[in-house]
Amino acid sequence: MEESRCENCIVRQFNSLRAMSKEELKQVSDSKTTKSIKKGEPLFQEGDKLNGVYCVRNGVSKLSKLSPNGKDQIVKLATKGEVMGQRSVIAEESTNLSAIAVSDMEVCFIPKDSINSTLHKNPNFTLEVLRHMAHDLKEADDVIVNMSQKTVKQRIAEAFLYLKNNFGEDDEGFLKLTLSREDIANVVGTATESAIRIISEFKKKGLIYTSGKRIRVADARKLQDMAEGF
Amino acid sequence: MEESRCENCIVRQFNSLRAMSKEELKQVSDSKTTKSIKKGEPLFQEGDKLNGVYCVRNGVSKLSKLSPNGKDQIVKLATKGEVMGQRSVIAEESTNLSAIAVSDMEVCFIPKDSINSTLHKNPNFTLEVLRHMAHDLKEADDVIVNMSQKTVKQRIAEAFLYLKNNFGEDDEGFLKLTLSREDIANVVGTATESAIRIISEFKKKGLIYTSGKRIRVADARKLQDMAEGF
DNA sequence: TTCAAAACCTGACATATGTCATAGTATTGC
DNA sequence: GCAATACTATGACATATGTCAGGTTTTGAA
Repeated sequence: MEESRCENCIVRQFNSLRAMSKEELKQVSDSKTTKSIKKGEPLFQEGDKLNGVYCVRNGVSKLSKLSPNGKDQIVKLATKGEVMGQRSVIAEESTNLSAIAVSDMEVCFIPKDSINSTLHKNPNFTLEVLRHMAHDLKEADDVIVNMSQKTVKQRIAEAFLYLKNNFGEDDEGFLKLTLSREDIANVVGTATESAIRIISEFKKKGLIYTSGKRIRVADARKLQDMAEGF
Repeated sequence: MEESRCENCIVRQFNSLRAMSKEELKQVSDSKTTKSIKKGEPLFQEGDKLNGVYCVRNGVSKLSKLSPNGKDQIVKLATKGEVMGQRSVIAEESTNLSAIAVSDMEVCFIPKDSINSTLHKNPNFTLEVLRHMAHDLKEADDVIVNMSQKTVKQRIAEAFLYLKNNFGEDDEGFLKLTLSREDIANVVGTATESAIRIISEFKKKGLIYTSGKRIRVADARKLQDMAEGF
């Protein structure tokens, strides 16, 4: 593990922890524990009471919710620098989402007491967390609109652009984050078969190119048009 | 207007303002203005920069977002005690939602400076706002799952139960909040015709009873079953 | 009260999407 | 290296939902 003190952790630059004072960070660092999670393993499950938050150092986790009909809806993909479980800790409720690693991960677990005491004492930190949450809520509203107003085809096109823009591409241009067809279906909220069919169609049309599980966005412009309904 | 000082306003009990100190409230009360909004009139429009937040004293407003295909998706119904526009003010961005009155309203407009200065000084207030937003975010996640996994029929059944539980019924058992079929369609994210068809079906099955525009939930149990997919 | 506009309703039809069945293909563990 | 397992793919079909077109009823303003 390269750097195990929060004070020096680069990841912190990207999240609310940057608004903490030196002393607060020290305290957090002393109380945190680091965990390695293998792809496919859960960090926590829907309904769990969380005793702290998880700060992602490396890898990606899906945050999903099981619907009554047995399907999993992926609500968010959390990556380096993001904090998971804050909502549950802040509202003091059990969590409404499950977190499962979609790639090997390294996360820091920060006990809720460290968070809560800072929330009560440091308005800047609280405000920073609030700003983050305001942003998440806005994104959630956008997702609601997309879900109800766009076709599956449009949502899948959007999903590929999202993966490209947020997780990047490797040297060969393939998406760094590889999701199974089932996960893609669960992100856009459709049946796995429907997702597969549409992905095949995109291949035929030259919008994407695949090699095994890996996917490359071949024509971002056309994908964008597709996402907008042309 | 019955009571025009925030310090004495009952509405405040239901929202984050209750965490303000006496002096802070006084300052808010001095800077606020009260407005009457007629049914159908907008409070603000998607894209507007908000110079403050709106605290609902009376009536109901729909918060909606226009989708690229021209349809309006209603994301939330705000009623007495709720504060609108906080997200935009907190994140210092223009708002992503439009607010339009669905019944005659009375609202207080609170300039953002009053809010912002308290956010920086009073951690309890900030934390209270944060808790509210955490709650909203959780609800938004639930809506996402419902949108993608439930049928229109299930969502409409849910919507009636929601209206009953959150806005109540009058002496005759009719829903206090009367929405047009179009608004109902926009809440559940479907075409107006589809909503009308399903409402007619519910009538025939005796799940609801209508008289003019007014709707009464006739069999809450069966509606609940319907919402859960039976 | 009257009339025009808005809201509601229904049918016919096209289309998007889900479901089930089946088979090929990659991965993994032993 | 092989079997078991998961993942990907495709066809056939059922169903849910959207769209268009035409009515009827309700509402609100002159």
